[in-house]
Amino acid sequence: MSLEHECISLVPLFDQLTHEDKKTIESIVHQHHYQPGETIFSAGDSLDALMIIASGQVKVYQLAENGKEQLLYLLQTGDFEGESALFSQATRQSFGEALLPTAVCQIERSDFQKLMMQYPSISINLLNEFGNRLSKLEKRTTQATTSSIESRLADYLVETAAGMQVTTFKLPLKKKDLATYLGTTPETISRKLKDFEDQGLISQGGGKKITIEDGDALTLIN
Amino acid sequence: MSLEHECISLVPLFDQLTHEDKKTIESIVHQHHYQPGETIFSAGDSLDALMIIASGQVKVYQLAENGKEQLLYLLQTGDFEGESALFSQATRQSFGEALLPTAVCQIERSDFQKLMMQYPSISINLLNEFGNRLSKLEKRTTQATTSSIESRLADYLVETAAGMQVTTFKLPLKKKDLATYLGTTPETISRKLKDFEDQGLISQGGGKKITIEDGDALTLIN
DNA sequence: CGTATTCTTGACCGCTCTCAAAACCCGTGG
DNA sequence: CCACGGGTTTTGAGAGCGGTCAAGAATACG
Repeated sequence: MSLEHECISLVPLFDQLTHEDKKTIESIVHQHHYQPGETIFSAGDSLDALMIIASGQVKVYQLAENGKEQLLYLLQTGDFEGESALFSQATRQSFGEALLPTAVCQIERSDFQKLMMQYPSISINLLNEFGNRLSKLEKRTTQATTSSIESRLADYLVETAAGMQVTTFKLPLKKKDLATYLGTTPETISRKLKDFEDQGLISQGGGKKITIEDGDALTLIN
Repeated sequence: MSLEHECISLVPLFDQLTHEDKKTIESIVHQHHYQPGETIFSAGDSLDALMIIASGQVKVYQLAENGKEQLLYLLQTGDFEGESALFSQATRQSFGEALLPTAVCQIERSDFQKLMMQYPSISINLLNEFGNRLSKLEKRTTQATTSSIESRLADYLVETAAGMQVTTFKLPLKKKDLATYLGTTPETISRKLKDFEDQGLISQGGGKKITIEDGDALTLIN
């Protein structure tokens, strides 16, 4: 099974299509590979392709005027990125950087637009995905402006654990990156994690390992 | 010309359709009217219709666990709202409240989905709109977590003025609502506006009137 | 013109950032 | 297997931004 094929079956975007149709799409996919630390795209780049992560991990971030970094998304295998839209702004607002060895499948803008006109189900799947992202981002914005760092961190820990369906896990990010994700600094994260540990809400093992000891209490933190 | 007709021509969503098609759509639109202060929808409501603002003004906000309000969007005539998606979450996360006498056109979920399957251009227009919202929200989140209140307020003033293409304007929101939009408090807004005035960047007239005196300097505030 | 809401101003306090230095982790090569 | 070195994380001390609470001023509106 080719990796191009992988891409198409990885994302739910093309779920409704027949095997036949998927094969057609596979033929218009291009692949690229990136090393950790490598930049995949930058703000100002023209936006001319939909990108699907076939394997690896990509951090998507923006830079504020003051140079501060804001981590927007952490893309995993099967996630895709076409900036906010393949349609509106022709130029990117964000940066993408590989955190692991990463393979990316691309579909050209014009090819993808043709696909959408031909298979309305793709648009609807895409709308679904955008809707979800919008909801999540709305929640994040609300949290960022109304809750304390403590509360945001607690929420992140609980959600991350829940997403992996475990209570012990390794933070998928460096503290620096996690800090920009939550809108704080590595120092504050260290301190808050220690607080949580002192209160018996979590325990920390060496090397970014964290065990949730009392998820309910974490959720209640304000 | 009926108000139902107004709705359809108000939004760019249906631009590509023929006059014939638009008339068909008009027949499936329902209208509702709301008074200032009236709640149009609440978190927890099931999401079963696309809403188009025919006239008036609606504030869309979320409540954080600690009860704090976060203003997400201010919908004007021609804007629409179907939560983040008419597809994914079946239940609303946010509240909508009329700020002025407001008329709203609604299209039922199932009707709208049929329309989308029939006219792919609608989906594409919708994707465009979602993409724009996503971009704006990403920028807001970045600003919320990386910039000072001062900088966010300055940015808001400049953008609001630019949007109206004037240098003198009336704030479209109460300070309390503007505060929740920017993630701060009315007191802080008062103080910062006074600072700006002392520095000669703006001047304030009675009753929420503001004149931008030095937009460039405002933009440079960090 | 009176009342209710909104806005302003002041004093105070706490959270989180900054800067700096020490401790730790981990891959590398001796 | 252990010592080294770079990056990352932790810890500490200090400062400032912005929040809270409370009272007074201004505005809106019937």
